Amino acid sequence: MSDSLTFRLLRYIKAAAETLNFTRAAEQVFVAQSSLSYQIGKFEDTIELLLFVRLQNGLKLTPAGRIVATYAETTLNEWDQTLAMALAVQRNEVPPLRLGFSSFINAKLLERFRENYEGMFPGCAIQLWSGDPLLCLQRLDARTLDCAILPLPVDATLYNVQQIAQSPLVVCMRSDDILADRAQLDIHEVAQRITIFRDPELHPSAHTRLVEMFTEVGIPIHLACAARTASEIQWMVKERYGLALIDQLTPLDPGLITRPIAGVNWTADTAFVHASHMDHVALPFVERFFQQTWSDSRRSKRPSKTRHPEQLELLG
Amino acid sequence: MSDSLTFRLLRYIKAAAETLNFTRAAEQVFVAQSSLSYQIGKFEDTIELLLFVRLQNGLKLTPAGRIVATYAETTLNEWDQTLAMALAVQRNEVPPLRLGFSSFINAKLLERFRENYEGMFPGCAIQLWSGDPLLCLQRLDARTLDCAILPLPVDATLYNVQQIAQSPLVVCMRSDDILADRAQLDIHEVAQRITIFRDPELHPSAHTRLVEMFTEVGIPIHLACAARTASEIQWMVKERYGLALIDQLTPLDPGLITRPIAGVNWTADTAFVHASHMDHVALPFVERFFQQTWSDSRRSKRPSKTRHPEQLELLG
DNA sequence: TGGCGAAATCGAAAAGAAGTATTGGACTGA
DNA sequence: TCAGTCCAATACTTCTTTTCGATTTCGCCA
Repeated sequence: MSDSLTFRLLRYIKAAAETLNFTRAAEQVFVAQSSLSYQIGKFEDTIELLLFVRLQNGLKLTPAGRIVATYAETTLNEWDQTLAMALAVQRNEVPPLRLGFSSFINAKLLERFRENYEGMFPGCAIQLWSGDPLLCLQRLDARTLDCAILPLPVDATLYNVQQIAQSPLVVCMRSDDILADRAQLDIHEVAQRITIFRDPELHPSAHTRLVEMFTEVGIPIHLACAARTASEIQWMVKERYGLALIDQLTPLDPGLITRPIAGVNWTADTAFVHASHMDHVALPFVERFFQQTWSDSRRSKRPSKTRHPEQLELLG
Repeated sequence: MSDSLTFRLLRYIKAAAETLNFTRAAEQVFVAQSSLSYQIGKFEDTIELLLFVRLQNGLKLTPAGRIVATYAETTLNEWDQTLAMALAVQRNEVPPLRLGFSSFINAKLLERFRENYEGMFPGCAIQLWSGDPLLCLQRLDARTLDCAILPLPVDATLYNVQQIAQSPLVVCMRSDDILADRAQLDIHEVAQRITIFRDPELHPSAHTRLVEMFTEVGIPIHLACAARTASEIQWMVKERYGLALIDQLTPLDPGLITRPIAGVNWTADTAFVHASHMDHVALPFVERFFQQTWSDSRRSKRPSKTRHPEQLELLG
């Protein structure tokens, strides 16, 4: 079925769809008008599909033609990306993917990404760069990072942001805490004791959001300890500096437990972020990868959802 | 750059990548071994890319070859889908897209979808079928619906589920309610009064989730009024049967107001659902459309997020 | 060493694409 | 109304590419 189709023809179709004029389209792709005209006509005949309506003063795309023209454009683009990537892979010239990440994101995400990346592009290195979100974003601007996996929120007007994970926030406490025997906690009874936070400087917008949320619960935030890494937070909890909110999926140090918070549904959201320039050859592929896995992880996670108090998905 | 590439060649590459044997690949695509062998060889020369390593007993894909072979396969598949759709559009033989939806989903979603669908496929009808989620799913099974827009949760192991929207639940009350002058409500002070719910039969899993959430807040659910549509809910509120939880984006009847709930972050999630068989020609396109718009709406929504208490995106 | 499986190569024939030149339709402006 | 213009379609030739069948080459294995 696809035998009559060539990439050359896709270029013809694309040019014709853009110029809406066979003569100028032919110039654009450097062939004679008759060739382009003939090719498109013959193609239309063989697949029995009218792409263009010929008018006196040019062309008009038919609805079917629009569909095919769209296909032509994306297919050509993706071929360019594919060829560039394949060439780079073969020559071993794929620059290391400079991937920034915050210590506050779930390590599993990184791991799964690394596995897939190395599976797709064997021999291509990932250069991990651990740093707080603000720095990561600055480095994206400065083009010293290609992409980053970061906690949300991130200003999506300045960067390409794609959410890739979401999991509930829980209270982290010592296993000998007085509240340890409770299955879950009311936010009001623990809010006062939650005094360990990520250093606001590391991600100001996230902290702002946090302050808002606390205000809405009616409790002013009391920041006593500012931690710069996820493990520092756990250490502080162990040393009795207070309680902390952490991602439910964070691996816990011994002696620590977590408890869900009743009546709130605070979540830790994670996103794949890159600057809009798309410098790295692999970025288009990585982006598509995350598009898929995000929906996949949502799918596979759903059945287990009843076990812990996650998002309420309901009504409308 | 793409001139040396033809769809015929993509088929050769795909066959060779599958069989790992030029001779059998040639049989599979009904050409002589020499043709296939020659074509692939010449292609490798012109783009200076080695796709296959020739061994005594067959072939091995190079890493670059795997990338190209993957491209070949998806591109061919998408062409089949594109051609089928374009032909159907031209012949006016696109069956109406039988789209089920719950009255509890946000009407804007439907509207935006309809606009885009008609833009992409002019003249193609959408057959709306309003029904509660359970019925929609049954009709998907029975193939009397092609797809549906439904509130979550939906069992993703049985259906193709793709989340497309999320917005906070708020309390709906009369504008002369004693709580009307409060900017926001504590869940504990209103939970008792929230007695109007969607009929549990309409979406049992969603109701189960709701009961769980209420239990976690420490309040048993008190279902006094079961509504079958979103407008019935508002009517019941107006008639003082109680308060209700509704999607923040729901258009309100006059005389009603909504207030956010402090300390909880209950959301109404909406998904695009279809059965795995993919009967309708347009489904692949519709699916891709929602993949994009979901991420887009997240992006554009983000800056305005500070205005209302939505999800806390934070920490890790 | 001969047989086998697989890929590469060769030359001839067939198929396809591009080019030039020309035709034909429809609008435009004097 | 008639020449000029714009644009796509057609005819025909030339050139390029693809295919095929036959043959060769290479390494493996009995």
